[in-house]
Amino acid sequence: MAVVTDNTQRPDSGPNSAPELPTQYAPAEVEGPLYERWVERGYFEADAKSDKPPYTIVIPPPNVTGSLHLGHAFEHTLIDALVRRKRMQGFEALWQPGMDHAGIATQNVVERELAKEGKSRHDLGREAFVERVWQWKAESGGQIAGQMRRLGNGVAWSRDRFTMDEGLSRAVQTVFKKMFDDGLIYRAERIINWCPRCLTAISDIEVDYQDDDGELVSMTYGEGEDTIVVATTRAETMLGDTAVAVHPDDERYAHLIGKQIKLPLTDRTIPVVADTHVDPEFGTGAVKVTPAHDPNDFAIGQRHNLESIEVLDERGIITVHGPFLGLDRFEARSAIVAALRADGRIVAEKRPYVHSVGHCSRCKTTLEPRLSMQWWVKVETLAKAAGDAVRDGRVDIHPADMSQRYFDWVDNLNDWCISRQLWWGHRIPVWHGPDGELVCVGPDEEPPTGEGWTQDTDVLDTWFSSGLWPFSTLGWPEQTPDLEKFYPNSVLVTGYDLMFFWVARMMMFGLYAMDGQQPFHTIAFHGMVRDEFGKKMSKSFGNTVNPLDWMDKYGSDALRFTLARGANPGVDVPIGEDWVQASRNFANKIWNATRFALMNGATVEGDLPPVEQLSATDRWILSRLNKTVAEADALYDDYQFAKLADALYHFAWDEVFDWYVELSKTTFFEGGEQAKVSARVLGEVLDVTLRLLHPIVPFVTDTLWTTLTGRESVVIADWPKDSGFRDDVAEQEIELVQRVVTEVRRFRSDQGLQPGQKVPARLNLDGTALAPHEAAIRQLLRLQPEGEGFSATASLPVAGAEVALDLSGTIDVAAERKRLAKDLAAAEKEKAQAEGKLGNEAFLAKAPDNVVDKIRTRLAKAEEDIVRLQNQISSLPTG
RNA sequence: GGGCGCAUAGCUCAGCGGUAGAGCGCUGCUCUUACAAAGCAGAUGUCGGCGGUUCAAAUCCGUCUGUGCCCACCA
Repeated sequence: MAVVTDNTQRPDSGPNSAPELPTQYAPAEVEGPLYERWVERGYFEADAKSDKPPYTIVIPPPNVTGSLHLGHAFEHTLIDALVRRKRMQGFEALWQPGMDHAGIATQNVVERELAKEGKSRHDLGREAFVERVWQWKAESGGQIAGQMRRLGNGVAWSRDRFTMDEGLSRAVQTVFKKMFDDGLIYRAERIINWCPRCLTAISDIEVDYQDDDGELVSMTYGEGEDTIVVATTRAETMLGDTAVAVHPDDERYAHLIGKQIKLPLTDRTIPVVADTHVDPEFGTGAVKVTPAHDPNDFAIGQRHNLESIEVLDERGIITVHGPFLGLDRFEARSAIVAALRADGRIVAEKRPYVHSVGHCSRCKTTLEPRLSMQWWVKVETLAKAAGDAVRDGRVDIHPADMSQRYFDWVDNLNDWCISRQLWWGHRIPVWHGPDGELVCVGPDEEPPTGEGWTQDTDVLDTWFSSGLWPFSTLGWPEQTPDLEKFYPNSVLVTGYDLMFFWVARMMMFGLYAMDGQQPFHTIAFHGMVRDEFGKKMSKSFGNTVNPLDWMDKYGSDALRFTLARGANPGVDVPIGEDWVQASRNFANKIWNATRFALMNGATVEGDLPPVEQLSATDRWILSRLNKTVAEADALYDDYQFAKLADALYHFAWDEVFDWYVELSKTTFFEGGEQAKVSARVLGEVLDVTLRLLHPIVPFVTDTLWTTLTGRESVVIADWPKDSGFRDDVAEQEIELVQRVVTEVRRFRSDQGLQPGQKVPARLNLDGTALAPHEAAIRQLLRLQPEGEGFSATASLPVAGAEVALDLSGTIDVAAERKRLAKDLAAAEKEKAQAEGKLGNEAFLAKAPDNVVDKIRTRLAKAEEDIVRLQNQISSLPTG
């Protein structure tokens, strides 16, 4: 298929035509086949037996719940860039791919699919339902893999893993058994966060707290003189109250402590207990206690030996016999308030009350605290180790200020509820005996047989298996060569939103299961992708973007470059379509610059010419090139993708594609030896620039690099090295050229000269470093030889040189006067500022020499400019 | 209630002690033989307010205002 899109605009007919590249880059036709070629050639595979040093990044496994969003594209761009560079640097680089079964999330998605068919998972039964989820996984997984290929991700596909595959399930079982045997996993009945829709327990961090509008109801408990007023937002729980608690020092209620009072709407009486948990300043200072439906109340119940009465079932339906039986919790709430009011128990009308309510992070349903028997991980020692590994520097957190949040978390951790009443996930490998015995079964062990033994029906929290990801993907629990080579992982790249769910768990599991070996050396946190106004992307707000749309429209490179360009460490990255378009323009610019280079014989063959043969322009760009290599290395090593992308963008576009190419055109057009030298230099500069850019924009760079060099692929090329070449003299010289050119261009523009209009000019560059650049300056400024009858209409002294132009007397004096007056004002302001500083004794005494020198230089230049400008103004024709 | 962060050009953001920057957008002129997805030139800011430290503050400190995020067992 031709790469040509529109080649009609400017037909190539001249001697310099380079028919192999069209004038526009068409990513859509290049990227797909190129990616498949990379994969076929095995570039992304990693060999445990290699002598090269390892570099490992495991993919944060995407959930198999659907397709990837921009956040994934962002994360993948960063990881791919890191891995590609390390591969070029000679590391045995492994980007470990895979996906997460995402227990509750995936189960919900498939249940929703079933609901469309009018079925529930219970209609299918556990086995058939799980089979159905596997089907979903196959589809969703394929879609995700397709998107990753589209994005250009250099992952080792042969190693693709899934958290529910056989090997990883084995890892899960092995760790569970070890922890069970070590007493780190136990079973206990506690108040947990229960989702009445998902019908499962969830862990503390799966709770989303939102400020909800509720109503605070105050009601009287007790009879006669023994009454007490309590307040609640969850009136329905009063059916399960087994006490009222007051503060022990609260004199208002001292006479009631120990007494039994009547619980309204029931035939029960409940005690008044004294507990320091109660804040006497809050509300009435008296709290109704419902041990079965509130964690605080449960704790009070434990301290006072209170009964726990469950009043709601797993769906949030009242189970207490009486008028409220069978009501949903919210119906029951109003019904009970109404009944209490009828009974004269409501002392203050209910009032609006905004309070924080827990919601299921998966389905948004209001959670119900519920007393329940669950499996727990005892985190104390694990969390301590996870904190210490960062504290003692074995694991680095980037950016560093993220570590505070990490410590706050691991140092204040409650035990982790790991059991879920779901069907999709790793079944808990514990068998219950007829007399309540518990037997944990390891991977190669036979479960107990005989009458009454059954396996636990719960599955594990999905984060249990993802917590093992850094080593389970490498073959653990087998001591594989892969494990030996690629563990610990080099870097973990992930969003700060996964710090607790995933990162902290990997730290705990890694240190525990791998004998104290941390899972990775460095954690690099990135931010969240936001829309172009910095707003969070959400489906309900309608500002989400399918990365495929933008990739189809502008190319994967454009999307990747845009994402990299916004990636400041740990900071959210906004992205808009305009920005992707701008990146597409950059890719096209690289394309056309390379096209120009090829037309003019740019080559990478042979050694670079010796310095003596190089022009100042060549030496300047090579000096800048090597500085850029050094800068890029430092930025890559520091995960500063935004600055990296920006530095490369400006070096490539401004310095190479604008100035160097333009300054070299006369050389190229004239041909000869110097053209050959510059062609080799341009080849070098492009070669290195393309290699520097490759990790971020892999497709366009590989396409161009192979065309330029004739070599196999930039994917396996060596990473550029700073040769150490620097030439400050040449840099200053070119800076001077740039000043002259810019100044004269400004004059031309102010005078309304059309850019292409040729103007006869006399250049007096004697005594300046500009002399060798006369031809280039003339080319850039469209200046003709002076010819016969030259008559200077305007004379521009700048940087010690003088450019005289013959405008046939048509100079716009007013415009020129305005321009010069403006410059003069600026110079005078500059002079005044500098003089002010230099006249300040304290400044001279305390400021460092280099700063004082700088100011002196500024003053000198300002004074020089003032004289020059005044002369220019006075020499303007009057009238 | 605790903790963290942010307020810089119209928008999104860099800069974090020594002359205010980038991208996009905006204005003007151009198809000047790589590229109009381009080139050239230009305009735009009391760097949130108020104090302080310093020879010097967008940059450090205090404070106020606005705003975002995380954590917490607010009946």
